Amino acid sequence: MQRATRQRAAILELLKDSTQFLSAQQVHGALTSQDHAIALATVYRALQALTRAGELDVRYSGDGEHLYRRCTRSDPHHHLLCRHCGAAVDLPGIPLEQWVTRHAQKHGFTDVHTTVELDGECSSCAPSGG
Amino acid sequence: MQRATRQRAAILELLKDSTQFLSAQQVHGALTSQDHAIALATVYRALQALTRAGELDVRYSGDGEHLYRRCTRSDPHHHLLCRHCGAAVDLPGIPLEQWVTRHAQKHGFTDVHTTVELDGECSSCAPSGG
DNA sequence: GTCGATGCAAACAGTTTGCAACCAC
DNA sequence: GTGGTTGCAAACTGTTTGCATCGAC
Repeated sequence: MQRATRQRAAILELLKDSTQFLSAQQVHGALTSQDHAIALATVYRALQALTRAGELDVRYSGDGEHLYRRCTRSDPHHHLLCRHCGAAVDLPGIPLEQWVTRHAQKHGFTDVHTTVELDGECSSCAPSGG
Repeated sequence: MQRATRQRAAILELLKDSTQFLSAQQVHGALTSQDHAIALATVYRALQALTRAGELDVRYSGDGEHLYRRCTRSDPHHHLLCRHCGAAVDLPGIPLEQWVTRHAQKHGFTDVHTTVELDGECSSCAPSGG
């Protein structure tokens, strides 16, 4: 079972206040600069544990790192992520089940899992007309 | 411009014959065991160049590596990938544009790019009833 | 007191890069 | 001959792991 240590509390606190997806290194950097001494390995281990426990959503950044975000929604949904600042908004789940099932059957695939990733430029990062 | 070297020809040949997504290391391993001497770095560089040239599709494996597949289709489409053997089939593009645009606008996002990844068990890998 | 969590540093895996030799054009 | 390509090995980045210590329950 998971223990409520100072380090994990700090990580959850940080993620609770963030709408962004953050990398393990970003989490570590943020905590360190907030005077929360924590080892990078601890961040990785905690992030893994929390992900396994369903507390966090993970995404692949596209350049080699994983991004984490607190997300307690249990219903299917997607994240629209700003590729500049990492800001994310929740979007309702796309009703793809029928479409996926139909095509999966056609090709003999079973137990199909669908991942939808959306990324764009948020209003703060978009060039405002120039 | 790209030069038609022996190494790139071998890589393209290998990928042409494969319906699977392969990692750089798998490509290297396959070529090496086929008596095609080639350096791992060359595989990485060629794979990058070919991807940039639009000759290959890339996918993230979920455990730290990128997977490549030859794919000359230019129309939007998706890949349904077997998580055991890596076999992949092309699926037509899901008409998400309107849905995405509508939600993106609502949240002030522009230039939104959609990635749909499907993975399941192909008929060869699925437990056939036991 | 027990056993999971932490910190440190070394180990790892995948990938990239510097540089000289090489070869397609 | 020129300039992109290759091979090698070393460097890098993100991540994991071994082990002794620490601390939550």
